[in-house]
Amino acid sequence: MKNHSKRREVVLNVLKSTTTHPTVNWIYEQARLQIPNISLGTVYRNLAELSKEGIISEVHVGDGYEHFDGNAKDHIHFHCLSCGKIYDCPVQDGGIKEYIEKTLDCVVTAEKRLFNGMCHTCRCSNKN
Amino acid sequence: MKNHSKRREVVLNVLKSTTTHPTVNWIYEQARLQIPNISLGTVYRNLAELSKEGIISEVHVGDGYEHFDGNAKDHIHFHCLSCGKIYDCPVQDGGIKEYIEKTLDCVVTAEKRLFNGMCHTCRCSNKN
DNA sequence: ATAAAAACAGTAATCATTACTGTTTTGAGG
DNA sequence: CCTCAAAACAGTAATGATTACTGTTTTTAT
Repeated sequence: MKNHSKRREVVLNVLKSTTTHPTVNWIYEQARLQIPNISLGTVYRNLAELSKEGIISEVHVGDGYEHFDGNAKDHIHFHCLSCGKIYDCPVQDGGIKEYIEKTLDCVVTAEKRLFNGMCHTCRCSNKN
Repeated sequence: MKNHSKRREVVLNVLKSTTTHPTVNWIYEQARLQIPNISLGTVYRNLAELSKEGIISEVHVGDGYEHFDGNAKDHIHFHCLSCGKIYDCPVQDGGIKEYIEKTLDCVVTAEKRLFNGMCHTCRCSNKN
């Protein structure tokens, strides 16, 4: 594990301290409680680096903000279209929708499922 | 089905004519081939309305652009992190990752799965 | 101790998206 | 075919999340 600067540790700890999948701005405000003059750019940069290192992950729900998750392991999210909150979902293999509705006591109206990786064309033309 | 204006039909047809999950700007450029003075705001507005009506859907992959899909039915996408292309995935119930890798001849490195709906709190406090 | 590299604060710039304004089109009811 | 209100529109301005830049401070390796 790479060395982390003081600020990077604070950013990471702020993110790990919550399960709310916060925005950059929320993380910035929380970090300022510990380092009052930390700059927004520093928060952006460290979040990008932590994400690139695979220590944290990004969550995109289409509300115009990037959200972050201290848990980098692939897992399932539920996004409330009314209040905007993002919840972690319990793991379950079959009948996931019904299980989420029962466990979170919510109503599921749609599902977005996205796989990331490298496509055929890029595999053949790149060395990446 | 609601009446659609001329411009809304063009926007919808442009989107339906491709499987590339285009951005607003791409749709705008294509629409201009048919209606040279169509304005970008009109494209935005009509895409938003078509989406609200459930005729098209939005795809969020976290590349800084909103992407659109002429197919509003929930289905699975593959996003190449190298070239940015978005592919539709074949439907398969078990071993989806392996099936996508075989069918698209790609490498899958992560999965984002997101359920939308209304959470417990909002169900209890809203009439929506 | 020292020099090169990395991280940083503070600020300016970018640019996808949204909002606004005045005009044109549409459509229901005479 | 008129009339008038509502909807859609073109063109432009504003917004705001994110990124880039600049000069300074901190870290790290030697």
